[in-house]
Amino acid sequence: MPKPTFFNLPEEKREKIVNAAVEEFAEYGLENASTNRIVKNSGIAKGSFYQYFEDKQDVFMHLLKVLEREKVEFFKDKHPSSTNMDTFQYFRWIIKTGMELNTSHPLLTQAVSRVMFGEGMYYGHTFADIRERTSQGLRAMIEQAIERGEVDPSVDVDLAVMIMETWSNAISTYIINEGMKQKDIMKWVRSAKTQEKIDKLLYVMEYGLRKTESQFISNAERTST
Amino acid sequence: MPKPTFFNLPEEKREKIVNAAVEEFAEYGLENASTNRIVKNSGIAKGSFYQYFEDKQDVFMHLLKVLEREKVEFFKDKHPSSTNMDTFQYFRWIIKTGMELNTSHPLLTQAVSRVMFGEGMYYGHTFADIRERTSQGLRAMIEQAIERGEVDPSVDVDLAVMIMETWSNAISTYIINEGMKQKDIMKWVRSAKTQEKIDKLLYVMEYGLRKTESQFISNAERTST
DNA sequence: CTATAATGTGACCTGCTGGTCATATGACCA
DNA sequence: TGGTCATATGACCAGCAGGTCACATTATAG
Repeated sequence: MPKPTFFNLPEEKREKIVNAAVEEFAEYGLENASTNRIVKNSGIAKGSFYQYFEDKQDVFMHLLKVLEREKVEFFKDKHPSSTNMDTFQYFRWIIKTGMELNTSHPLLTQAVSRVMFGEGMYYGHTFADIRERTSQGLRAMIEQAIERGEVDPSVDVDLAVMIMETWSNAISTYIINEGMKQKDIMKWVRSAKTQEKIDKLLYVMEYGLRKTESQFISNAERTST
Repeated sequence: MPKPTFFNLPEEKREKIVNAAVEEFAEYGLENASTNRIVKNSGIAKGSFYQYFEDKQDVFMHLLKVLEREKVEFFKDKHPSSTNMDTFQYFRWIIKTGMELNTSHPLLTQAVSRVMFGEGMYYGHTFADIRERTSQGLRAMIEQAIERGEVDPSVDVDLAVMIMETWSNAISTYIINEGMKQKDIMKWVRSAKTQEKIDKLLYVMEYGLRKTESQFISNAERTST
């Protein structure tokens, strides 16, 4: 947490610092953010910085707190929509309200989510062609599936590609993170339990994709009153 | 691409370098990997390193190539399973075979996927408690949904949490990446087109989750012959 | 006006980075 | 043997990092 000195500062100065930090983290992530640049861009001295914060991570923690506070306020204001939503309608509402929030603080959101969910996405342009190749493969697969009548023809192909990519990435992240904790990763991956878990994951995706479009339409009718 | 000198090297030496690089990238990612450490751990001189590679990224590109070559060979060997799979069975087969591959080269996979899919996941322990809090919220939501009979009671709650987290992360990444390209992000987010896209995404998830378990069982019977 | 406490400052420190280059080594050939 | 060429080496460079500290400035209180 920032030191008390920071909170005694006039609001204007604090904002200037926070803004500089947001810009820095949004552009460089956590590890490669430079305190020197933050200091320069916020117009304070190096020494002052260390009178306000413990270190880089401390600033970032403050940003997290700021975003959290914004979130609480944002959601509090909007909460009273229809009372008897079912869980999925509620989840949908949360996601959409979250989107509104993100949109109104794009840089802050970028800074936080870049650090929390991964840096790779952001300098992905270097490897864009490699990604593109796998996307192409998936796209072909889905188009074939539509031809075969396995997927609703009106399904959005780009969307399906994104879904499948998201799933494979999520699964491989899961395998690496969980598997690394095991003493015998090979055995763990091949175990019935792990395989079943993956199967279930994939069936959720499959079952969603096979039928989405028609379901979507009927749901849309149900929702839009 | 590595310079010709590198490929003239005795295989043993090349392997030592590649191994050191893999370990380095797996632990530090791309940006924070240190050529000095790679050099030290592979027992070559700094100057030699630059006689083999252009720079850090060049080494990493070589790793990508290595993994790709492994992948091609791995899939080639295994390909002939049942011929008349439908697309989803095929996708399932790809994912599982990929898992086997990842498992047999865990460090290499970690190095590559860490750089390609994000660094954040890997030093996530720092922010573990923050993540944990949102997980708890989702978990409560799902448990409530089960009580209400909106989700099959036999559904794996951990799994459902993971699915929902994956979705929200994917959506917010999508919003940030795409939205940043727009001149008016607010307008873009609120446009009917964007909203519909998000709706569809969420319906895929919802429809999958509502019914998975029963579908999973009948599919499992269909598959296991 | 003085004494004390809080805040502000930037030159300076050490350590590491990616990258260079003059020089040394040793294999191969005439 | 002497000459040539690919390879190997590590001291060295400039640049930037995070972090410190003695001192300057300002605000507060008596």
